[in-house]
Amino acid sequence: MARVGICEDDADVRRVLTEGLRLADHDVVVSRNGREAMAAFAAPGSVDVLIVDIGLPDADGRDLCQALRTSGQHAPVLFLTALDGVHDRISGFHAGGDDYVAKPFAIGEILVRVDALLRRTRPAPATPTGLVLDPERFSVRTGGGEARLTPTEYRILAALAAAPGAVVRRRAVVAAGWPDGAMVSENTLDSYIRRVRAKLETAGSPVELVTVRGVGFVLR
Amino acid sequence: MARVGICEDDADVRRVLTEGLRLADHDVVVSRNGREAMAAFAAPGSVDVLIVDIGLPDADGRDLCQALRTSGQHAPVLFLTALDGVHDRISGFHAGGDDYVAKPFAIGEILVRVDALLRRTRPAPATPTGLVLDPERFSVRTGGGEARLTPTEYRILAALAAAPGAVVRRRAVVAAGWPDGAMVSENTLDSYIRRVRAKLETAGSPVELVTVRGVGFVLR
DNA sequence: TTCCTCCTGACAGGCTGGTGACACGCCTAA
DNA sequence: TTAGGCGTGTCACCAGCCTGTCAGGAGGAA
Repeated sequence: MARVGICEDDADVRRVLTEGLRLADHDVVVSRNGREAMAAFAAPGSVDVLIVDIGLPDADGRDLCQALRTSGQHAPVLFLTALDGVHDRISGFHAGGDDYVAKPFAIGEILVRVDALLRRTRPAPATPTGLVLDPERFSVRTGGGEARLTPTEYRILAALAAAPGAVVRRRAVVAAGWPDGAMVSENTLDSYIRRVRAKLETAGSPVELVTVRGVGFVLR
Repeated sequence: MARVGICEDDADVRRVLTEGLRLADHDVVVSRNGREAMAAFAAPGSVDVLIVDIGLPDADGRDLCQALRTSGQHAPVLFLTALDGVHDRISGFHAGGDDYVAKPFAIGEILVRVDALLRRTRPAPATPTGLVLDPERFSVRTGGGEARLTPTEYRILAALAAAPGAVVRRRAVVAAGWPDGAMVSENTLDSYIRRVRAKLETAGSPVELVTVRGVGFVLR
């Protein structure tokens, strides 16, 4: 679900992190020291979240973080701290939106905090239509309320909301709703459009899902 | 951050402790022997954590601790032991939730252990849900009551409570509940969710453990 | 009018998650 | 040693939801 960059010199810790994060459906990019990390993570957008050991062999994790920030990398950072007295010095980072975990840690704790960082920094995309789609909960919020969608309904609405005011062709909507390339009948799409309309109405949405006959659908 | 009581007869050790703890933003109250300690720390709630030298001139630190406990002082205690064979006799205290450090020590080690004791005994993780998780007793308290959890149940609830209101994916919950990476069947998680729900109800919790179908679970 | 597209209500099948029960291993008390 | 309690993991079964499809009908285009 997200790209996680790791900078950790201890091979065992690296392995635990990598396996745990991959099990949780994340892509993992590993580096073993500050130099490798700068090479791998300096590009803005290259990762969604970083896990950085404070005590690297060639650098202080916090200095590395500073350097990455300077180069335009704004992904949130989860610091790993060894069992010494860095607690107080870390607290400033914590307040800044990043987080830290003391070693030894349970991998579950890491996963929960990574999720929290991703949520914090990946705000719900507010479309120009005023619809707020929440990919966490497969829900749609409007000024009037909220409605829960099924995964397929969500994908369809997301495809339409990605280009509000523009007509999305039926084939494109099908491709969005069934990304695995499943063959569904024409009528199935119509059924789902109807369900999405019902959900939008439930949510008290001012936005209408309008049919453009012979072409596709558009959000207005 | 916390009020730390010190009972130590060696002036150098007292100074190191005091300076280190104050740098780490703790309030420090000092006493030099058992008599002063009883006077200063007997009142319940007067300190958040105690650092007590085992070898005091007028008392054994463990007896002092016992006396303080009797008078209602339940702050956790970090014992300082000289380098002799007290390890085994101390271990009983360790199991009881307290901790010990052998002299000579690094001040960083003291700070970390004080933090650990504070975390352990002052968890009151002010979750916006109103749930209070007690990692010492694997219990959950709510406005309505208290329920004891098994370790696995506790880890699962803690993972959810760490991000109240946010959906925690099934895989993340599994990773939190079984941090050793054990493979458990999908249904096992469902069973544990059911058990946690039952415990929450037992505790009269106003918080609900809600399923987000196809995604995970959320505390509300 | 006729044809075609789309809307609607309904339904069956499959899947996910909830529930109750049980077996196993470990630990403790008798 | 034995019995019982507890924590744990799994199973079978069930209910409800999601999904895909169908038939029938409404309404726009030619």
